[in-house]
Amino acid sequence: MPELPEVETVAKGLAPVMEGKRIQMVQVNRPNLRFAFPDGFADQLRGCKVLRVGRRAKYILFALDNDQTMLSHLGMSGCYSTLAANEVYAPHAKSKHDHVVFTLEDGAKVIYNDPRRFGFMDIFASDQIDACKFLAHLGPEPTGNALSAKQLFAKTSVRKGAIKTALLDQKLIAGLGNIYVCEALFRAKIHPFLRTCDLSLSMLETLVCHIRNVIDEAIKAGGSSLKDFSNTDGELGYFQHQFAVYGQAGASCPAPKCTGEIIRMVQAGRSSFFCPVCQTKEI
DNA sequence: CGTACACCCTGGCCGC
DNA sequence: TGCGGCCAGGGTGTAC
Repeated sequence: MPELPEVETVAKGLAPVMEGKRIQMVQVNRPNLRFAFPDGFADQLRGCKVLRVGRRAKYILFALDNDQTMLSHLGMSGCYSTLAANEVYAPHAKSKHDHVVFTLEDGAKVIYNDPRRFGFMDIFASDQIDACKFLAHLGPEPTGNALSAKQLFAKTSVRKGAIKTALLDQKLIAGLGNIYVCEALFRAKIHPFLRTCDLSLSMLETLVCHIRNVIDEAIKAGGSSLKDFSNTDGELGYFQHQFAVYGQAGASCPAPKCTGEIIRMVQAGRSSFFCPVCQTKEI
């Protein structure tokens, strides 16, 4: 479900509900999500105060006052919702996928729901969180100034596969997913099948600029609501209304004066949406 | 090391 | 209305 902007939206929604509060109870409704929960998962969290809810790439990080950090990945369909202390937890059709329920000291509840169960949770020592197996090999964040075309060029210049596939590699840039890669390549007018090593430094400068912009715009819009993604208040993001190419196969290219038609092709098992006219294969 | 692919799982949607 | 097939925002492990 979620790429970086959606994860950022979720983390921002959880922060005011959880930060500064102790976890009173953790109800785990099944032994595993994508992976088994770590030993004593609920016991390790119970009684801890949540210091900070943050994000790295597509991971949500809950820093705790016992020098541990809980890491949560939403996979394809994971989402968190919150209930205030005076709201009743009422099971409904979708609650069979409510896999973890955190109850805070003030009675508020944080509920993790994940139909496909591709998400997972783990716990690491806070001072080693960046070195944990999930985060150790991640590339720079696409937001802010962490990402530079020059350092990206050092990595892209030796890769022979398609640029679209490379951009989904979290070791190159952390947090991009299929939607925003398609959108950024369209804005940069780069064909997704172009060989990574064929991109010039100036093309990468353009691409980096558009990656940063599309991610920033999506964060401001509260993420994209595909399937039933919502923020922790159940409100929908609205960036999906701004997709130029993602999911737009058959539509005419939105670029000014372009007469092309958006097409969908499969690359490395994932859909690529692009305009074959204005996204050039020429260097 | 880079790349390609199968796989984990459920639900929604489309066509018949 | 039901059913099969296809599709889905991600990441890992394996084989080459």
